[in-house]
Amino acid sequence: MTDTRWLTAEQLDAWKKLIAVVELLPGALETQLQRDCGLSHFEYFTLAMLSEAPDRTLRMTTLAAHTNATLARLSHVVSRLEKRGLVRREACAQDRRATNAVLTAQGWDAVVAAAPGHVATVRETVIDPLTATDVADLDRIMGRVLEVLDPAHVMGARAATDD
Amino acid sequence: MTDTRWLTAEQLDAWKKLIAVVELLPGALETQLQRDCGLSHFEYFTLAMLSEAPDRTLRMTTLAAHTNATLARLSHVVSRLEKRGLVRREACAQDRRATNAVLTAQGWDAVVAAAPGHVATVRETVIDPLTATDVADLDRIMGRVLEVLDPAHVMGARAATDD
DNA sequence: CGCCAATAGTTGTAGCGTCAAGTATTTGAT
DNA sequence: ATCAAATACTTGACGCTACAACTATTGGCG
Repeated sequence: MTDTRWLTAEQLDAWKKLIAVVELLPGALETQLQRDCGLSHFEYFTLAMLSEAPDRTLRMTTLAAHTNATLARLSHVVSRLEKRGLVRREACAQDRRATNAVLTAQGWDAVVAAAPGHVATVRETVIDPLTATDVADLDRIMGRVLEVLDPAHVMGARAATDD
Repeated sequence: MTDTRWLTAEQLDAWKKLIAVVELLPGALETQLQRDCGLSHFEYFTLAMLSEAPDRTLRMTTLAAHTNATLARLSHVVSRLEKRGLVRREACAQDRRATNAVLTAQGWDAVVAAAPGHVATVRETVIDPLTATDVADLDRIMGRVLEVLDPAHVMGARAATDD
């Protein structure tokens, strides 16, 4: 603890920029989705994960893993989405402890309606300012970071192709 | 709106990884700082910005810009930090509408104590898994994204050298 | 000068996430 | 077969952030 390995100037520059993006990007996505669709980014992400799942159905625990949420958080969010008619809860036949979250037709429509604006925002803020080389580099670098943050590759598994 | 430009497979892969990092990284930083120092990442960042400022003092509005916070949020946070003796409020002589936030000696000690563990976490999760080339690429890519998200380069201005 | 808009900040409220506690069910060990 | 531990969620309370409303200055403009 006494001899800290500080960051070099180059590492510090890169780190500061990354942390700025990490702070600013969620807000940018949030603002657009909230304004145009009345959805938080997490709600959209949840619906998107369900939309890609077989039968548009996932067990709460699996959905929680894919969205990197605690079960408690997901339970609250699903309750709200349920009240809005976008998701439905179903008892799981195989394991009666479990609950399945199912995307309703209305929920599907909401994802389909939200996707184009969301993708446009993603393009504007991240993809379009980058060259093809940048995108490849970004993929490689984020992959390395994720080896540490999410070694099991659980987050965003089967992510929506339209995200 | 009708003809959406979807993402290519390569763009989608990179995007999914970036969004995973954006979701997971704050939690990783938060957990370590909360556990070892009883500080949220935002509180740490706020103290770090003050620690780098002339006289360890910044006007609320300036500090809000550097930390990418609304004034309302910052006001609440500073109130809490004030109660803990880490920050002090001072009236601004030049402009009596304004309030200066000043880092106390105790606040300085808290930043100094928190920094090594925080840097270690940054290294473990981001820097050490990357090569020198990766770091340079990361810097370039995040720089391009920030041109969109923060064109005025306001966020993290004068960021702590020990962050 | 006097007034009005803009700026700087605070405070209250409501919504979302975390944590702790509680229920129901299943698994596994004896 | 039985009972304890683990699993799968749900719920309630508390803390933090965004939003809106409010006060106090300051800066312009006529």
